[in-house]
Amino acid sequence: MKLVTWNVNSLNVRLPHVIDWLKAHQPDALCLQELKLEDIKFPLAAIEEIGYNAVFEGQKTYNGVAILSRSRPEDVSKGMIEFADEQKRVIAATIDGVRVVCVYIPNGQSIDSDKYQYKLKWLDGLAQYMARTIQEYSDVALLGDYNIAPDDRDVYDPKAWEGQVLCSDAERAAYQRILALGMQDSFRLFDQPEKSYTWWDYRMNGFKRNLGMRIDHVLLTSGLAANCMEVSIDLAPRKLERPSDHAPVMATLR
DNA sequence: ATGGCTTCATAGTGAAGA
Repeated sequence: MKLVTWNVNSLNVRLPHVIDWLKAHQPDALCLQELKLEDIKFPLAAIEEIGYNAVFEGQKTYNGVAILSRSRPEDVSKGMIEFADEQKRVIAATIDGVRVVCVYIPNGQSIDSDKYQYKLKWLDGLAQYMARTIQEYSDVALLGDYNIAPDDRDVYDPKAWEGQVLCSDAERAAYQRILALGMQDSFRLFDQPEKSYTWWDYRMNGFKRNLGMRIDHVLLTSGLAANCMEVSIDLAPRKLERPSDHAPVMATLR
């Protein structure tokens, strides 16, 4: 089973990349973030045409999440009852017996901003939501753009980013609280190349110079983690014309 | 150098992303 997360930074712009990628890799579930379109504009026909189902929770201009899957998604839920939010950042569905949760965690902008406080409260809500979800479902995968670099090795310049948004102690502690519910960072189950990142700034030739951050993650409950064979970041889409600034992260399970 | 790019909403610039 292949589970993937990819922040596409506008599904409207990135649809050709997404379709090509689905055809090439045939994942069982692809979690998308930053659709930046309303549900009425969701490109359902193009996705169904290549044999995929889709459930989605979009909004105009910002945010928006979706799960694309080969199997029919069951028991779909949108948002979190633990955190009332106008912003569309959470969707979940059961796919082939796995509870797949797709999240677009707030960016936080800077640690002295209101958006940072919103991010921390949002993460409190997510911890409660995940505690309930893990109780309700045995096998849970939490995929998405976390906007958190868990460790200094996930940052191209840890000194420059020390204490900054994406790297602050409070954000990293919130990330650890999710792990403490019984989840594992699937990427770190395996030896990985040094300087592995999932996002690079569009500016300053960030990708060519590998000035990146690892902020997109696939967390798995223990039973799923035990069956995880491989996790990799696919750099190919980041090299295309008009790429997303994020790369897909793919976990392969037995 | 507090910018740099990209997207969206909008019709010249501004917000937001990370």
